[in-house]
Amino acid sequence: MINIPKGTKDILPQESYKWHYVENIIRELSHVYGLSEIRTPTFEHTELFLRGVGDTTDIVNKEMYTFTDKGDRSITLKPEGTAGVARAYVENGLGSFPQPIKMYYITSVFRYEKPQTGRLREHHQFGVEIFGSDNPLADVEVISIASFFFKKLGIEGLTLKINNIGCKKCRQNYNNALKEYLMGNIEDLCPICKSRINKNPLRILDCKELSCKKVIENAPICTDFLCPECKEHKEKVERGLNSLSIEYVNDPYLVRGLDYYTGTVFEFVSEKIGAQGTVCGGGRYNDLVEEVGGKATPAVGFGLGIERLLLLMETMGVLLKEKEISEVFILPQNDLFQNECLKMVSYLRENKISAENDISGRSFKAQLKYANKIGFKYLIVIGETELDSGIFSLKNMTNGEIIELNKKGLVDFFRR
RNA sequence: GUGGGUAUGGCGCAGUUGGAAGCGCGCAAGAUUGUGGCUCUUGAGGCCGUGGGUUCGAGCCCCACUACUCACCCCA
Repeated sequence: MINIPKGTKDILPQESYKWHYVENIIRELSHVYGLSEIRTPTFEHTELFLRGVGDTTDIVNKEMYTFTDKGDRSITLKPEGTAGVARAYVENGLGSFPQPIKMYYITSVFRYEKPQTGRLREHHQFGVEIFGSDNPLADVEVISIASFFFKKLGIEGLTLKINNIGCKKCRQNYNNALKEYLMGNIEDLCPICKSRINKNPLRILDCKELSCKKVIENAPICTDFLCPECKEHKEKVERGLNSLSIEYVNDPYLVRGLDYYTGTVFEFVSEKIGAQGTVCGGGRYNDLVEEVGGKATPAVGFGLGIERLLLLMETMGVLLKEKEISEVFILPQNDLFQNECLKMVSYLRENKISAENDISGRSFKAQLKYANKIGFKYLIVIGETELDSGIFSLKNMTNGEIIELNKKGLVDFFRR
C-alpha cells in the first residue's frame, strides 16, 4: 500500500462540494470587486523566490520544495502566490495596461513543514493582488474584500490586526533603533533571536519566548518611526476602514514572515482553530516588482488559506451548502425497459437536468433502496403504462407525492 | 528541526491480571412493506502499523523503526 505523502490531503467526493461552495463565492465576489483571475505556473525558477520572498525568511531558507530539472535548472514549487504574480506582471507588460490591475487566484502552495492542525505541506490559497496603486484606498479595498468574504460565508468573531512597518526609509531607521535596543538586552533573548538581530530584527517582535517577550515590552515601536508619508498612509487606511465599519485592532508587533512587505500589513486571526490561527494575511509590497526586475510599482494584496477557512467554518458550524446530488433517478419496472430508461436519462441530460439510472445491474428493489440512500430528490419508474400513455409519474422522495407529467412537462418541472 | 500523544475491518471504537479477534455505523444480498425510508435475517471485509525481544502462549509486556496527530518554531 502506497500512502499519501506527508502533509497532503485528498479532497474526497463526499466533501468536494464544500470547496465548490467556497470557490463559487470567491468567483462571485471577485466579479463584484472587479478582480480578474490570474493563473501562474505551479513552479518557478528558484531565484524568483530568493529575490522576491527574501533569503532570510524561513520559507525560503528551509521550507521550499526545490529540485534540479533535467535541463539542470533550479526549480521550486511555489511556496506562496505573490512572487509568481509579480513575475507575470513584469514579464507580460501588465504595467502598460490601465492601472491598477486587480487580480485574484486560487492555487496550491507548497512548503516543507511539519504538519499539524491547520498546517499542511500542500495547501490552497485564495489570493488577491492589486498592482499599480500607492493609494491607501487600495489597501482598504483589499482588506474589505477579505472582510466581505468572511461576512458572506457567515464567519464572525475574527480579529483583524493591522500595522504599518514603514517604507524602505523609515523601516531602516526603525531597524537601527530596534537593533540598538536589542543589542543592549541581548543576554535576555533566546538563541534564535540572538542570531536574528542582524539579519531580521523585526522578526523578534513576533517571538513567543517569555524572556524575549519581556524584552519586547519596552522595545521601540515601529509606528513611532514612520515618516510623514507613511504616517499619513496609515491614518488614511484606518479612516477608510472606519467608514466601511470594518473593525480592527492596531498591533504594533504584527510582523509578517515575508521580506517583501512594506507599509501596511494585516492579518485576520481566529482563536478557534488551534495554534495556527491566521486565516488571512497580507499587506503592501511596494518594492517587490522592482526586486523581480520590473520598474518600481506599488502593490498590495493578501493570501487566504482555504483549508483553515474550511476548518473554521466547520468548527463554527457555519452552514455549508449541501452536497450536490442529481435531481432524479430513473428505473425500469423490469429488465425489458432498461433501454427506455437510458433514453429518458439521456433526454433529460440533454436538457441540462442531472439524471441517473442503475449501471450496476441491481434488482428493482435494490435500485429503490439505492436511490433512497444516495438521496435523489425525485424518482421515475418506466414501464408499459408510461410508454403507452406518454405520461410519467414523478415521485417526490421526501414526501412521497406524485406528479403526472409528459416528457416536456418533466423538463419544465425541473427548470422551474 | 525539537517535544508530547496515538496506532485493532471502509469509518468510529471495546478488548479485564498475557490464554480462541469483537461491537456500532457503513457496505452487499434477502424477507417484509402500497415503489425506497422502519424492522428482521444473512454475508463480505482484520498479518491487531512494521521488525525484533520476553513467554508454553503476545492485540495486551519490553526495545527499535515507521506513520498519523497535537504543540513549539513558522505561516495561510
